[in-house]
Amino acid sequence: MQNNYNIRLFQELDESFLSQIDRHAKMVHFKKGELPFFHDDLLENFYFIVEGKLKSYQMNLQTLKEQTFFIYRRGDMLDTIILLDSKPHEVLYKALENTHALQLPIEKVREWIDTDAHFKEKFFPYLATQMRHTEELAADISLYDTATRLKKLLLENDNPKNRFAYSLLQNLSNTEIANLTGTVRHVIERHLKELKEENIVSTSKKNISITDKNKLLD
Amino acid sequence: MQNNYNIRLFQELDESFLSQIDRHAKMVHFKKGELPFFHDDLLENFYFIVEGKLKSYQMNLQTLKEQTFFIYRRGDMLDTIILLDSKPHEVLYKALENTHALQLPIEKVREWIDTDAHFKEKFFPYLATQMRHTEELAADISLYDTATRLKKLLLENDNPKNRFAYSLLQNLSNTEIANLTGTVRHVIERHLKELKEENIVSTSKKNISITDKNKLLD
DNA sequence: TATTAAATGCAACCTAAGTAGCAAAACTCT
DNA sequence: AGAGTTTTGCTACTTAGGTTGCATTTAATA
Repeated sequence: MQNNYNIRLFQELDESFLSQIDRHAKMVHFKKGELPFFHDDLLENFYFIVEGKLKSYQMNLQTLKEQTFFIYRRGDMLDTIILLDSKPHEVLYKALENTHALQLPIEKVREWIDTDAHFKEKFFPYLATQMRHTEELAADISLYDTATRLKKLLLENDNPKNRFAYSLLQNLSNTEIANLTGTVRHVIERHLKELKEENIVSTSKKNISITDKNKLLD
Repeated sequence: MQNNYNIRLFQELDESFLSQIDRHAKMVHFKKGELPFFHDDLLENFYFIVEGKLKSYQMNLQTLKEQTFFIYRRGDMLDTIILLDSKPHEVLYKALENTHALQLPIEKVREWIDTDAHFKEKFFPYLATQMRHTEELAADISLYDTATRLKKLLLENDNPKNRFAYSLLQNLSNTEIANLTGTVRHVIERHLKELKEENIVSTSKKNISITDKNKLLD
């Protein structure tokens, strides 16, 4: 009986697939704060996150402002863009917590997409999820103010149907919330302060809980 | 001899594929300003743009501000997200010029991805291009000011290697340039005025030409 | 538990970039 | 050619949100 690593995608795949994983995958560990991928590693290897948090982001070198694109958790995979076109991807990765991941030769994964109908069936919608998320990120930053974006994030953090955002904020600093939201720490704190004063949310050690969901929905 | 519609993707595919297109595709036309897709059309049909310009965008209903995601031109395809996960895509489309497109049953295209290695070989990198573009859009809006974003766009508009942006601005109004850039018309005009005063660009009837590329590169 | 590092909180300031309104110019369509 | 629409241009005003700086609290690590 193979280990399916508690990843939903793997649970739905058959035994022969899981034995392939066991044969080709290698479990790797990243410490909190680490930049996990060096050189052209991502051109060669593909990763399934098993535990922990990893973010992809970009930085403005003048202002040092960061924008987080994704926070990868159990079941997430990267780098899907490189998987599709084999070209370098100008993005930075950092471990937000101690993280375990399955490392696989990216060519093997490309093979699976070609040959394994079950894997393909799971992989394509996952790709679409990533595309939808990035598009929504761009739209949110462009069209809504920081207060609205924060409120949306808080609501989605409470929404079990949102694969990406659900339960995401636990253990994130205000700085990381700002990076996710497309703003800076001070602005997030300003808004959180207001929300607390209106008794809409309450915070305790890197955790925000909604106390009045109706008010938050405006 | 089948018609390959002058689309590079099609030119590289073989005869039997082109005859499939002829069998299943229908040429459709959209007038400038038209909202081309009704109801759940995009859940059923997939489109290859043959001529003209079509944009996908989202709108803030309070402020009426728009954010353009893509401007689709010859060779572009949509809706790739729906193609992958068959779910509705909350995005608006509008024809920026009179546009011709090949309409195909989306299931046929899904079939091709499964069965036609040549098509797949072209389609995956194209998907990656879209993902890279959206990611860059989000990063740009978040990390750079409007002047920088406009300058970047002007430079890429002159860069033949940039599939998406090359020669994109010809015949676009300042309003559309603003929608692309993630800002509003007035701001674009303010910056264009400055660039003209510094003799970096010159404009004439919906066309911007760079007169001093070095200055534009900062 | 002592020392350092990370995260939070608060006050004051400043500027980029939105908003509003109007008039001239250019293009579109009959 | 003329009416109407779209696009461009300019001035003035307002504010969200980014910047700086420091002090306090909390967490991490030896």
